Amino acid sequence: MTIYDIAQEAGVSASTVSRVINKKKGVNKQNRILVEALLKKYNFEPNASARGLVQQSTKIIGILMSDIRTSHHAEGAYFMEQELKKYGYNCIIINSGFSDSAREESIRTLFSRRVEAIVLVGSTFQSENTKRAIQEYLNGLPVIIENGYINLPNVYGVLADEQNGISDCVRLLHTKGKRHPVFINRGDTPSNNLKILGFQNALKELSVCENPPVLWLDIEKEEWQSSYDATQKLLKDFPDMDSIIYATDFLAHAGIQALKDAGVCIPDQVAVIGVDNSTYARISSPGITSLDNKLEQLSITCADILVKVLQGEKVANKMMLFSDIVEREST
DNA sequence: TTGGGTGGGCTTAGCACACC
DNA sequence: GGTGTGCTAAGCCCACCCAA
Repeated sequence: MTIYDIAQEAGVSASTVSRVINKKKGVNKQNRILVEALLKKYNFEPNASARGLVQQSTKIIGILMSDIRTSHHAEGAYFMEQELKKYGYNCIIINSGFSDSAREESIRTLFSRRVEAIVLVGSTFQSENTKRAIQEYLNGLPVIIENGYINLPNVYGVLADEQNGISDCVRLLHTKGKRHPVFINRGDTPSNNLKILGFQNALKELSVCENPPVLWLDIEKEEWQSSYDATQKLLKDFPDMDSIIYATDFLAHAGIQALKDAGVCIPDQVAVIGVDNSTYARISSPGITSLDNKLEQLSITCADILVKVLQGEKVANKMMLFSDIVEREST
């Protein structure tokens, strides 16, 4: 069913049908009513590809994420999709995986779909390979990285200030009398590296220790279990430890369980802090004090920047949002 | 087998024309 | 002159046809 079919049945031209669909003036009332009735009768929807062809605009944004099962990223994509929908854009979400070749393939796929812009979700896209792929395939197409940045004219980045946020977490623990914190990390990502830097800087600044302990989890192992096991091992290897900062709430959730199973009193013996201020922080018992990296605000800002760029407005290429701490029972 | 030309697919914007 | 309508080109990609 095309506008020609509607036009034929209504006894008018396709132009008249198009005017009715687009609510343009200059259509006789009787014809307008007749065409509208037929559009309703056949539940007619204009062909988006053809419309995109003539308007030079597909109204489609590509969202790329490494692993859609990562709830933090999935939630970010949800907020972005909802915000973009308000401006009439639809989204194609692609699960790219972590390998460079798979990511390059995903970027090419989105380009072939003639998306108007691309959102890269997560700091892991902040890499030389992604930069090369953007230069090679997306010349001039707006790209925005959620919690990351690449120095290219068509790339925009909105970042959460997690480095200073984690430093604030260390200071909070210090005010609670905690002098032997440990950082548990999983995944060598730019975001996590900044968290570690924030952790180490704050401890040096407070003159607590010169080489603050950072424990790296094995990324080959199942995430929850590896955090659980590492926490129990910490209790044996670092008997002085009085607090743990986990790179995410999910890791902290596993850690809390390990501490409880070992009979450790939280927060008196060991205080716990997570990152993301996610559902895991809220449902955990005790509730997890968490660094709120403002996911919703971050995602909506990404969407708004993209819309502005697509509308031809000038915007800053890099923007930083401040994180803050949501205190719960774990500290 | 390869390369070039052509038309189909669908919608919209702009222009031309008829009519009152 | 204003209103209502139709014709046509444009947009891009692909399949198909024909000639070399």
